[in-house]
Amino acid sequence: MSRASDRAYAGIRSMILSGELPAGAPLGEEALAERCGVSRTPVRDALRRLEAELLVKRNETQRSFVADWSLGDVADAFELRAMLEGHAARRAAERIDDATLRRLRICNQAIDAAVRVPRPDVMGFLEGNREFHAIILETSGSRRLGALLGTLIEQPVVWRTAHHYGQDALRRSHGEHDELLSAFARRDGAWAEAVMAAHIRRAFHAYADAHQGLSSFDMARSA
Amino acid sequence: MSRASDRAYAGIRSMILSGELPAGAPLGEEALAERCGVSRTPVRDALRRLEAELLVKRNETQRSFVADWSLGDVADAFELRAMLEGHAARRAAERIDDATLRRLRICNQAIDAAVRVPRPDVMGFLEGNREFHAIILETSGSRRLGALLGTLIEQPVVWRTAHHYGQDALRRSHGEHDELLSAFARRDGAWAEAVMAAHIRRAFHAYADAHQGLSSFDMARSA
DNA sequence: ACGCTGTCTATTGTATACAAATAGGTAAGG
DNA sequence: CCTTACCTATTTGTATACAATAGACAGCGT
Repeated sequence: MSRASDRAYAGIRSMILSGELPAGAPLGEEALAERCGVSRTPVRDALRRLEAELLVKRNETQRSFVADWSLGDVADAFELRAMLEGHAARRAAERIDDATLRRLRICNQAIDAAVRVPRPDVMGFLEGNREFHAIILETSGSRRLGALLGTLIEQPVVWRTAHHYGQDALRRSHGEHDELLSAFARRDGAWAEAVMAAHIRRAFHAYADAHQGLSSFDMARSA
Repeated sequence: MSRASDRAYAGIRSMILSGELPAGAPLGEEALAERCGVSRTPVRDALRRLEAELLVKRNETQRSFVADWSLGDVADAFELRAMLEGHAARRAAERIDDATLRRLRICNQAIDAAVRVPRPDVMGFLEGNREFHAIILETSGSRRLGALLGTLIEQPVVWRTAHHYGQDALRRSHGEHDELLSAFARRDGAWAEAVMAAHIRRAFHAYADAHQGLSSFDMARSA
């Protein structure tokens, strides 16, 4: 997309992710256009994209609002992500070549470096983590899987709260990536799928603990 | 969406599904606007929606074309659909109430009526089939799952060729629905998931047979 | 003859004006 | 006092005009 449309998309998206626009807030096209410094046309475009990502919902009369993500919605998204990304890991393990395996190792070393220091570099961790999962998704070789997961990875709440993770949680994440690498090295698809599913599901419970203080929250039932 | 936007969407979509616009054909906004009798604005809207459904692809310079679906792409979509819709069936089996079970039974009776006659009513079968799967999806209680599957169910090629199914294939489909109903009645999620996955995967092979004459096509490898 | 560059055309992006539809409030009637 | 109907103000949908950009072709220079 070109400049104005991108500005509108990025602007609205960051307003939602930062919490500047709280859940349920009305999203009038005119107002957003003014705030982003563009006209309504690119704003409408951006709202459609954000609606597809479920960051924005529209009521029956076509008015837009910031979507509210209940804990059940988050659990729902995580469960689907565990299934789909597990599937991606299986396929990746069955197709991966040595060069890609090396790329993943290097990527996970960068993550290690970011979390091993006394004050973990959370942004570095997030970026490394994103790249790690992106490589796996690419290696899985399913364009459609990529499209589906695209709507699940960018979760408003997760972003806002990654900084609350303790160093132990970040290092555990790194360790799980290591086990995934072992599964890839053996080309064991079932192993890779299981590790990835566990990785995602653990991430959900870390999120649930940090946010709602529900240590024994039932992921499946809540969705 | 309102009238003009819907007309553009429905118009372009049917031109693609019917084959009037073949794979790879360029989709100029101006030309489509004229053919649909609306202005470019709703056409742009419709193209965005169709792009999200992967019926339309855009090149790096933002020009739109009819997406081409190789057999591998179709296999890819079916595999994901088998996984996601299997998941939906499992959840539905664990949550279904007696009233919904009755609705599904009635729906499948309608399908039976459509395919039991000498000259099967294919449109009636498709409509009943669509409703049957929609009820299960709704019963699964995951809005996100619905959103993800939405982009997978409307496959251009499948639509064009449902009429080639023989009566035996249609009746087998009805029989699989019956087995699904048994699993639902027992609230056996694992059974429901397995039956649904088999149902979808068989449908893919029926498609592959009818279209490419590949009776032993490898669904997993081709994607 | 080949390649480069500039211009010209076709197509998409953006802005704005106007039409249609909806929500919210107010006033009238029960 | 509550309900309902209507009116107005706000919001979204559509059309059109204009700007920016990419692609093609031709002319020029080497």
